[in-house]
Amino acid sequence: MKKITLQDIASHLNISKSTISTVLNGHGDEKRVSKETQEKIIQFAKESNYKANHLARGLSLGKSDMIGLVIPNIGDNYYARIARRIERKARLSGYNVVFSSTGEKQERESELIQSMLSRGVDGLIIASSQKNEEDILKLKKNNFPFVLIERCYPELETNFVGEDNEGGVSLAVKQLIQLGRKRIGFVSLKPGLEAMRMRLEGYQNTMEQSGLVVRDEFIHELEYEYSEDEMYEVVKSMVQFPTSVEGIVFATHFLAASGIRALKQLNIRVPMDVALISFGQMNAFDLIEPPVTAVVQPVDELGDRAVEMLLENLEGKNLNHRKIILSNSLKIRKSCGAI
Amino acid sequence: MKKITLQDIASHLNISKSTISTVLNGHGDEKRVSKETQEKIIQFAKESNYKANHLARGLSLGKSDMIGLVIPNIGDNYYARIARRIERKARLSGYNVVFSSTGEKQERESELIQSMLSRGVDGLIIASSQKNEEDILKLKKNNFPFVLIERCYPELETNFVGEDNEGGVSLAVKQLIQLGRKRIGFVSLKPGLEAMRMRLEGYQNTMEQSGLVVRDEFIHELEYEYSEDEMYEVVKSMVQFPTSVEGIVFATHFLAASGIRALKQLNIRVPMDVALISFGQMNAFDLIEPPVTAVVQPVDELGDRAVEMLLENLEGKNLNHRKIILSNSLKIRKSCGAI
DNA sequence: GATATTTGCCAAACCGGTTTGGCTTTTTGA
DNA sequence: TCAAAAAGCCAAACCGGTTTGGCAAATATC
Repeated sequence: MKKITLQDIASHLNISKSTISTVLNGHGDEKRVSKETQEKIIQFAKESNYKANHLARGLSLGKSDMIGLVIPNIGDNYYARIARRIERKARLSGYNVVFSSTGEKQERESELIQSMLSRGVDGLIIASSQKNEEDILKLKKNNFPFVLIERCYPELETNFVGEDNEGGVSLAVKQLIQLGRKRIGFVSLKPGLEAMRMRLEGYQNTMEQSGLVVRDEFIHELEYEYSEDEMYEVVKSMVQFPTSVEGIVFATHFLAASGIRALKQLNIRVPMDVALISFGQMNAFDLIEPPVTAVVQPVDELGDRAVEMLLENLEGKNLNHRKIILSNSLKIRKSCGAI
Repeated sequence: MKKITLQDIASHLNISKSTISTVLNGHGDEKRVSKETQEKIIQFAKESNYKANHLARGLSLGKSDMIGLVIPNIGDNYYARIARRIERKARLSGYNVVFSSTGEKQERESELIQSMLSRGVDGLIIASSQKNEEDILKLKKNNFPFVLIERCYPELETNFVGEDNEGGVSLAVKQLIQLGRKRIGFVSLKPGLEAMRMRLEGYQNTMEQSGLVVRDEFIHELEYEYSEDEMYEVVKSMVQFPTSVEGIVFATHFLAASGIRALKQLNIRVPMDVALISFGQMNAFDLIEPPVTAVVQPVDELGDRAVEMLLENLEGKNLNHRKIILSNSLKIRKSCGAI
C-alpha cells in the first residue's frame, strides 16, 4: 500500500516539507504562509488523498491517538456493550481503540498493559482482574492516564467509573421482600472481585435492615469457571428443606441463566415456589417463562463516562482522581412474583 | 510515562545504539557481536525493563503489528464472539487488534478503513456493509492484506471466510418439513447483505426441492432498523388466514427474538400452531418456552480462520485469494416441533 | 614481517512526520 | 533614502527505532 508522504507533496509543489506540514496542521496563518501557498497545498493534498502516517506523527508528537481497552472478555455481552460505547465515543474524538481480553488472568492482564504501553497508547481503560495492583500502581505513579471501570482497587486512589453494586442488589432484595418473600438466597461468584463483594454486602445489609435472618445456607459462591452441575447442586440445596428459600438473587446474568436451567430441571415453579431476580441483563430475559426480573446495569453510560474521564485526563484537565458510581435500576418482570 | 530508550541503554553501557538494536533483535551472532557484549546488553535490557517503542519500530520497519477489525457492531453477540477469537489468535502471534463499528453505514466503513490504513495496520479483517465495493477494490488493487468475513462481494476475488448460509437455512427448512410442516414462512432483512440473499435462496430452493409452494406472503423482509411493531404486523399477517403458516424460519437471532415476542402477544402456541427456527444463537434460547431450535453458526472457527488467512498473507504465503465456507449445524430444541 | 581474513563494533542514513530558529525579501515608517 | 519591521518560507534537528556499509584491531596465512 504505497502511500503519499509529505515529502512527495513537497517535491511535487516545490515547497518545503515543513511548510506543508505547517499548513496541513492548520498553522498556516499563524506561521504567515501566504493564502495562495496554503490554497495550493491544501488543494493538492486533497486531490492526492494525502493522509498523514500516524506512526510517524505519533513518534514525533509522543502520542498515538489510540486508547487501550483491557477487559476480561469481549465475547461477554456486558463488556461487548461497554466496548461498543467506548469505541463510538473515542472515535468521535479522533481516537482509535485497541482491545484485549484478559480472561480474568492476572499475568495476561499485566502483559497486555505492558504491550499496550509499548504500543504507545495515550491512555487505558481497564476492567481489572483485581489481582494486579502492582501494574495499576505503577501506572498511577507514572501519572499515566487511565480509568478503571467496573472493578476498582479500594485502597488505590484512581479514576474509576462503576456501578452501585450494593444498591442494585438492594433493589432486588427489597423487591422480593416487598412481595412477601422472607427466605431469600444469594448466588454469587467466589470473591476476588470487588463488585462481587459489594453485591454480597448489598444482600446482607438489606436483609438485616429488613429484619430478616441471613442463614449461611442462603449464600453460595461458585468458582468463576463453575459447571452447570455445580449450579444444579447449589440450587437444589437451596430450594430443598430445610433451607427452603422462597427467592433467589443471582449476582450475574450468566449465573441467573444457569440457575434458571437448574430450577427447570428440578421442576421448581417460578415464581410460585421460588422467585428470582438476576443482577444484569441478558437479551432474551423477557422471553423466558416467566420473564426474568433483572437489575439493569448502566452499560452505555458507563462506557461514555469512562471515555469522557480519560479524555479529560489526556487533555490535562481534571487531573485529580475521581470516582463515579452510576446507579442501577430494576426491570420488573414476572419471575420476581410481581405483576 | 517516561520510557527507557535504546539510546539510554547505549549511553549507559557505552555501546552504540546500533549494536544494542542488533543484539536485542537476536541478530547478535550473525553480526558478530561478542558473547560478553551480548550478555551485557541483554542483561541490562532486562533489568531496566526495556520495551521497544512500537511506533518508532513500526515507522522504521513499515509495519505496526496491528490488525484492524471493521465490523458492523461490536455490541452484537455474534460479532463480539468473533472478535474475541480474532483478538485471541492475533495476540498469540504478536499482533494487537484495533476495532471499529460501522453501524452498517457505508460512509463510516469507508472512513474507518482509511483511518486504519493511515494508522498503519498491517492487515484488515472486515465484515463489510457490502455497499463499499470501492474501498475493497482499492485494497485489492494495492495488494493490501485483508480478509472479508461473513459478507463477501461475489464479483470480487478476495480472501473470504464465511458460513454456508444457504445450507444453514436448508437445514432449518428441512427440519420443519420433516416434521410435517408444509406452509413455511421466512422472515429476513431487506437484501443488501449477501448473507441475507443466500439465506433467502436457501429457503426458496429447499422449499422447491421439497415440492412445496412458496407463496409471496410466506416471505417478509424487514428494514435493518425495524420496530417491534413492524415485526408484530409481519408475524400477524403470516399466522392469520389465509397465509396461515405452520412454521417460520427467522434469518437472524434478533429477528427470531422479536418474532417470538410477537407470537407471544398474538397468543400463538409454539410449536403446536406455528413451529419456529432461528438462524443464529442467542444465549438464553434454551431457556425460552419452548426452547428455540437454532442454526448454530461457526463463530469460533470463523474468527480463527480469518486470522490464519490474514497472517499467511502478511507473511507472504498463500498470496492467491481463497474463500472458505464453514458449515452450520442445527441445534434442535422444542420450538421446531421435535422432541 | 607483510598481507589477508576475521572479529567486533559503530556512524550515519532512513522511516515520515513536527517544530524551532532563522534567513531572505518585501513593505513600512521617518 | 535608509533602517526597521513584517512577510514568507525553509533547513535542520528531533522522535526512537532498524539497517547498511565500513573502519580498526586482532588473528591467521605464507
